[in-house]
Amino acid sequence: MTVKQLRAFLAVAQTLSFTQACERLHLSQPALSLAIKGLEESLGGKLLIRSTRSVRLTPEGESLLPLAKHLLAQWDNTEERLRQRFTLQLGRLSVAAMPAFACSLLPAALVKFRQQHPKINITVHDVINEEVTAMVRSRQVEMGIALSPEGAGSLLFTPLFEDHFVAVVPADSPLTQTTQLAWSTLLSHDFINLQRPSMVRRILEQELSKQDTELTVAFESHQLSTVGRMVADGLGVSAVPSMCIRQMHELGARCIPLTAPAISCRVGILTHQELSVAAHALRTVLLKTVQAPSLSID
Amino acid sequence: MTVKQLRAFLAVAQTLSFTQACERLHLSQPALSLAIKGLEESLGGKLLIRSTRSVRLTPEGESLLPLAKHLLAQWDNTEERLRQRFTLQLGRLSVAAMPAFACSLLPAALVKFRQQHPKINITVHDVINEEVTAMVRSRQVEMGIALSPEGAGSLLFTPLFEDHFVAVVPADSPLTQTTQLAWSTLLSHDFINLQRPSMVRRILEQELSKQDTELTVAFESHQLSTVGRMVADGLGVSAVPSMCIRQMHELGARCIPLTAPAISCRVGILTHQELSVAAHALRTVLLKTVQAPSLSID
DNA sequence: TTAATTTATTTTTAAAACTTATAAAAGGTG
DNA sequence: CACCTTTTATAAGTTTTAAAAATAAATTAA
Repeated sequence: MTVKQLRAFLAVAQTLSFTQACERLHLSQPALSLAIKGLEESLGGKLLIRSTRSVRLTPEGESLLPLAKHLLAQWDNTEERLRQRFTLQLGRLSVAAMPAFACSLLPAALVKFRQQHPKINITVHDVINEEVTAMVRSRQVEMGIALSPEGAGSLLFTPLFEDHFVAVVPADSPLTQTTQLAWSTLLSHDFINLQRPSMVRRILEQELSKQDTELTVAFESHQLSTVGRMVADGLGVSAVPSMCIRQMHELGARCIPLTAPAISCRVGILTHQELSVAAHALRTVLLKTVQAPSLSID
Repeated sequence: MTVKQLRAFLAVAQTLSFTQACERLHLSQPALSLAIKGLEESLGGKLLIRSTRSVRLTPEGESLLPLAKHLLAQWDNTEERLRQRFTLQLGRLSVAAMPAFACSLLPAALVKFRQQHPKINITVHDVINEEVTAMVRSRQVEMGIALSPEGAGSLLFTPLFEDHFVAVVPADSPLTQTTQLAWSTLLSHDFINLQRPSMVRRILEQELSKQDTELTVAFESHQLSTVGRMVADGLGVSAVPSMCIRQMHELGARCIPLTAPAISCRVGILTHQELSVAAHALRTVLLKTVQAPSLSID
């Protein structure tokens, strides 16, 4: 039994005429006759009683009719959905992103992606860096945006940009007068930091310990926005990845490039090797929208 | 998208190897490669990532896998069920029969049919003659056993046998001494008859009125078995179609051929023109098992 | 009985699917 | 690092299948 044969049967069963069915199938009459004959032979019995003047269904044909309808509908539906998936007219995409990225550069990229592919449903998981890697690895999400992992394993890391830490100081601080700031100067003020599990914090501590500089923390928070607000309100100073500069400004704080040492880390896209068409499209958008502005921030 | 292509995809997706899939599909490796290629082209994107050393699914392929499984399972199931129907390994058959037949000759025929085709599920509707015709016409049942209808319309009537009325008398009646009986003699006794809607009764009355013989009824019942028992217990006499002779004997009554006039009617199979394989088989069994013994009753 | 309509059959042609043979690529091995 | 093995891709030729055109056969209506 082939799809063509079943379609031929359905057309004849519904029109009760070979001639009409031919038109519907864009097929010559002899070809249709052979298709029906072939189907009947493959199933082992007559489905249609046909004379030169009338066509009607046998009881077996009658019982096949609803089954054929259902089967072909499902067939067409499956085919169509796959096609839509490939043409990005349908699809679901899950992405995980480290908070610093999720609340800074990601939204703009998503806006652009959605303009191009409005039918793709996107879920964003705003989780800490380690969790991003884990979610990609366990295929909970198809794509992650995170810091370059040491042992990527089978995962693929596509660098987006090199980020570095900037100081966050109150708008009315005298520090805003300088064009760049040494870590030692910054740390002479009360320091507000992200709480423990943050990768950003760990990198900070690691790099500073190499320089024998110690980090004394006055306040802590999970949320970057809270840190920014705390600084803006004069509780202390902080240091964040440069991609958060805009957010910090909006919260009322000011950012100043940090040197001695200039701590940097690579932010990029983390995926498995095989990518869905939708994920590939988002990857392209990210590379375009993120790499350009990230350079201008320097 | 064709069935072959989808089967090819399923085999490769499940074995993750073209070579293994080839064996499963009884297909050469190039043919399989082309099948997959054709499927991918028809759907508009890659389903499998294949190198000379490994085969794995793309996200789209991953999403097709369960759909393909389901679709092919349903396809095979539909195909198999139709085949079983044609080979009488599966099926349902509804039959309506007039009571006189249903409780006399039908059971033996059904036994024989079931021996030949134990997988066919049969439903018997034991209804009055008019109802049999109506049920066949409305396709509630595929086959009916009834008296020859006047206007058969599009229905097909296949005669089974010519039936005639026999007298039913108590076992201890002096009438049992005669080899045949005139209606006039029978009607001189109390008469027990079937109630109004019965076709058997109507034929009886019609035929007798032609002969200016009047039927005076002493007792009435819906059930032939009740009539038989009433006669056996000495409440009166009756007349029934000859096919009921055995039942009457078992109830303790005796039957005697009736003459002057010999009333007869044709019992046969009522169907539409198109018959399922199962109905055709039952028809064959009925013609064999019923026509032979019905002749011996005469 | 004839004409018209509809399905079946036959013949021819084209396409497609399959197989064999060969190539190319990617791991593993000496 | 070259070589061998394994596995998929490609090419060429053959067979099979499918479609269309032409024709036949059958049935109904006039």
